[in-house]
Amino acid sequence: MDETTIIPANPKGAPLSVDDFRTRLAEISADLPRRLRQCADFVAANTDRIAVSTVAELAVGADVPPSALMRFCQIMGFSGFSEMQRLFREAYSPGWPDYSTRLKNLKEEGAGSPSALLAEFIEAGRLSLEALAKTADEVALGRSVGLLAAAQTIHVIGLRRAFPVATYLAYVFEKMAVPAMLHDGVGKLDHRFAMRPGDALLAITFAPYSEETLALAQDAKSRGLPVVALTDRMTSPLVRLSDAVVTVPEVDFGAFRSLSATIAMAISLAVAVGSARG
Amino acid sequence: MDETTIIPANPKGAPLSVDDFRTRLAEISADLPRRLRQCADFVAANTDRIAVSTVAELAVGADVPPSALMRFCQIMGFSGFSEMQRLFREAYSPGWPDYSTRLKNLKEEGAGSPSALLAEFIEAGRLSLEALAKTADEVALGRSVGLLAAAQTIHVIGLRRAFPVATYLAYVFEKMAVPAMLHDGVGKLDHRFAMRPGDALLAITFAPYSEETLALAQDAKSRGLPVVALTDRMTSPLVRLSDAVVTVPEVDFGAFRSLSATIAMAISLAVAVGSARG
DNA sequence: GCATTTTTAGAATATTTATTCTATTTTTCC
DNA sequence: GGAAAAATAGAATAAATATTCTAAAAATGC
Repeated sequence: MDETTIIPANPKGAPLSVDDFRTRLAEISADLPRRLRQCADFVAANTDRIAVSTVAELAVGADVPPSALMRFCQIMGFSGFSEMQRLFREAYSPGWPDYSTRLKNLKEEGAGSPSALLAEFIEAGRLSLEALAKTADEVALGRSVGLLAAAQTIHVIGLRRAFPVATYLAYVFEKMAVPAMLHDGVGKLDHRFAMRPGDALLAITFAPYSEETLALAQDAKSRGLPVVALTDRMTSPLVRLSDAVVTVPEVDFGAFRSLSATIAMAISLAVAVGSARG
Repeated sequence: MDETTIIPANPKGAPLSVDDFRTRLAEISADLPRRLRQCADFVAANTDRIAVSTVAELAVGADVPPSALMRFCQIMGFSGFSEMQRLFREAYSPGWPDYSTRLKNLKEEGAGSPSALLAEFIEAGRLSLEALAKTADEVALGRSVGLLAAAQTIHVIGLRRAFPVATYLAYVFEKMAVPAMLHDGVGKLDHRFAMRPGDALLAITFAPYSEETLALAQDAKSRGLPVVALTDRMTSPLVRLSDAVVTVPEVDFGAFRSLSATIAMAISLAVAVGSARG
């Protein structure tokens, strides 16, 4: 290498800044044996704790013996933990800007900038979650869980903007070994006849309500299957087709839902159903 | 003194919070002998350094011998320096709740009522959003938007737990008339050849990272297409395949992500790209 | 399936760091 | 100004903490 290189590529030297540290971490963590990988992952997720923790504490957090953490420090290029910690102690500036200050900073990037948008969506999500906490109807939620837990197969439908929620539910059900079927409309195939007596339908739709979802709910109802609705308000056309209705208040920003509250509700429903089933 | 006083009524007990600490400091520092006053002054002006400094370092800063600082700690009501430091270390790292054990407890106690679960998921979502606000990397976000806005077609991939995010992105891109293609793996069809020069890939994956997503990213990279990563940490294997990386801190509750922060980030990215395009 | 190399755990050790103690100095108050 | 009390410095010690080392376990290559 050309020795006139002013800033040394620092191939094996210790990282000199937190940024440097992150880069190095990303570089090496591609192929790492098990314990060292645990260290890397934990450190990546808890970088801020390094400055105020001992080797032993971090080791417990990463679920490795202290000596593994020492080896990790060394392959990161430090002589040991103390040297690594010094980097973070010097860079330590406590009290990240608190949540609201930070949001203001993000917004000040200028209207329409990615950061400003992010701030808006974060705020929308948080408002939605707070509203949900205040308005959640425990009785309706309990009844919904009961209906779904008693079903043989749970059919899930949610299209367009509700589709992400439906796919997440399908994922969670699968992880919990709950028999569930996602009606996704692929190939315009209509799997309504997959719904058998003893099954239940979980239908998700928000204004403007999706025709296909309403149609499937109608079908389930007319065949006497229990229908659980996850929708935006009690005036939703889904309500009169359903045996239990869970509503979720969601703050829209522009044309788009934050989905935070909806997903929190969906996941609670799914996990509750999963544990009710054993 | 009455020898029956077992616990000294704690009228001068240790401060229990940083606020408490400041109050106590203000109270006592009125009349203090010279060295202790130096300690008080220095500590008042450098409260934030307590968490990451040793007695010796602070003593040098306050220009007193270490033993003076020890006396100061005791005057403040602590048993010693370590106890005082603990207050500041704990106050700094608020420590995310350990949701996986909490969920296990909920299940084991059978007390996993749906509304209790909902409360937990709402909390997890809120924490995630706040963490996102605090840690969001505006530069990386800006770069990602730039890359995607310059692309002809945007290819989106995200499977399993990331699939809801991918589908939501596809929805938003469609609404904004941005040419985008969702690689959903339906029918095990691999649409890698749909990626043409001038296109870009937006890849989403969280631990445990999805093989297919990494493979597609690798493919895009080797063909020289820009890759934007939306992932959980800088140690993700996606990082070394990508030209821009956006990380999202998400509180996991048991095996499940709240997704609030991830979706907020995704939607911001999509809307920013949409408006950058016109 | 065996030999070689890498990785690991945990005990042993070295180092740093906190804390206490005592002789000395400074302050207080009569 | 001198006796009593309080405060101080610095050395001595105790405790916590980091670091190294070795035998054992995995992983790798042939």
